[in-house]
Amino acid sequence: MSKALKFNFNPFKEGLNHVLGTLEKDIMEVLWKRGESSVKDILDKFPADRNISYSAVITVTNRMTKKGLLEKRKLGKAYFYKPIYTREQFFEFVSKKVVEGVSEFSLKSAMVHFVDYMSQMDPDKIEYFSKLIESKRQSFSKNYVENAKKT
Amino acid sequence: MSKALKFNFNPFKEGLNHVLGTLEKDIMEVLWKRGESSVKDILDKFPADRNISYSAVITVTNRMTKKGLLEKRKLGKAYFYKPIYTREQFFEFVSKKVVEGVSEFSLKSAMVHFVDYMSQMDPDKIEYFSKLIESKRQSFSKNYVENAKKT
DNA sequence: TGCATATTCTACAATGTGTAGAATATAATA
DNA sequence: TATTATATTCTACACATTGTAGAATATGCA
Repeated sequence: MSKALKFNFNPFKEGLNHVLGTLEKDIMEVLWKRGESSVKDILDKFPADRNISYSAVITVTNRMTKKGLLEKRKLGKAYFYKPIYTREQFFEFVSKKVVEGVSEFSLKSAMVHFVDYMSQMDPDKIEYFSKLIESKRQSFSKNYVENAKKT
Repeated sequence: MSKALKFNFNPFKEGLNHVLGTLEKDIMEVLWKRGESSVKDILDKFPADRNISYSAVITVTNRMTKKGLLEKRKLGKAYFYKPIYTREQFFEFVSKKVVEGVSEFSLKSAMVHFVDYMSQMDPDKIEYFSKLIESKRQSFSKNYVENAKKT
């Protein structure tokens, strides 16, 4: 059994390190690449200069299992771990929670800074984004009309 | 001197507790309401059933000063603390960093969930948001034309 | 049965937050 | 100036998270 995944988001780091510690991240990366793996498998995939003990990895994979990031099962002699979320699902899940959180925190600021970010970093995306919004607006109008009929 | 403010964002809490601990939050609320205050002032504003020691509050205000949340200065006998950011500035700052962070983390997911959130929680805001985007788009086209002229 | 390998237990470090007692400093006043 | 009331600093403990690993124990296969 594992609890629902909880996490903190650190705005001042990058990529997966927004959410995961360094070792946690390295482990997830291996598991997403290789699929279900034993601790030995994981260690083998670490770069040679990454001096980390077997038991350090076990401790962390077990913590991650408790946290709801991994599942483990015994296969032959050793335990094998695999991610509960695919890489894509994980990014989705984290993004969703953070976006919901920051929207609850301050929707207006979030909107403004979101648009700002896009316009500075990725202007092309604004097109995609307006379309996304346009389609939402239309589905609202539709619902609005339908609800009006029911009344 | 204080370092630039760093923080973690906890998506699973609410309001200021996304970013601040319980005592930290209570202290900020008092300071934003009363303005520059001594530890005694702060304690006086806590509800009677909030049993917290003088030194607990001092410790935390000093940590917050070190973190870049407060400024302190001696006025007469005691130190007085005041927020470096107004309440509005603080919400702005946090939202900006979190939005930038989650956009860097996964722009596409962020976009989708952002629009989803708005449509479910605050459909009216979509209008405001489209306008925000529309104005950004126009300033781009404008820049685009102007840059084209220069070339 | 014994060896190689894996797991568990325990523990320490660092960071962040809540908490507070004891010792010390300081200002105001008698 | 000496005393007193008040404020600060120092230190320390608790809990949570993450990185880290040694020692003891369990397990499966030859």
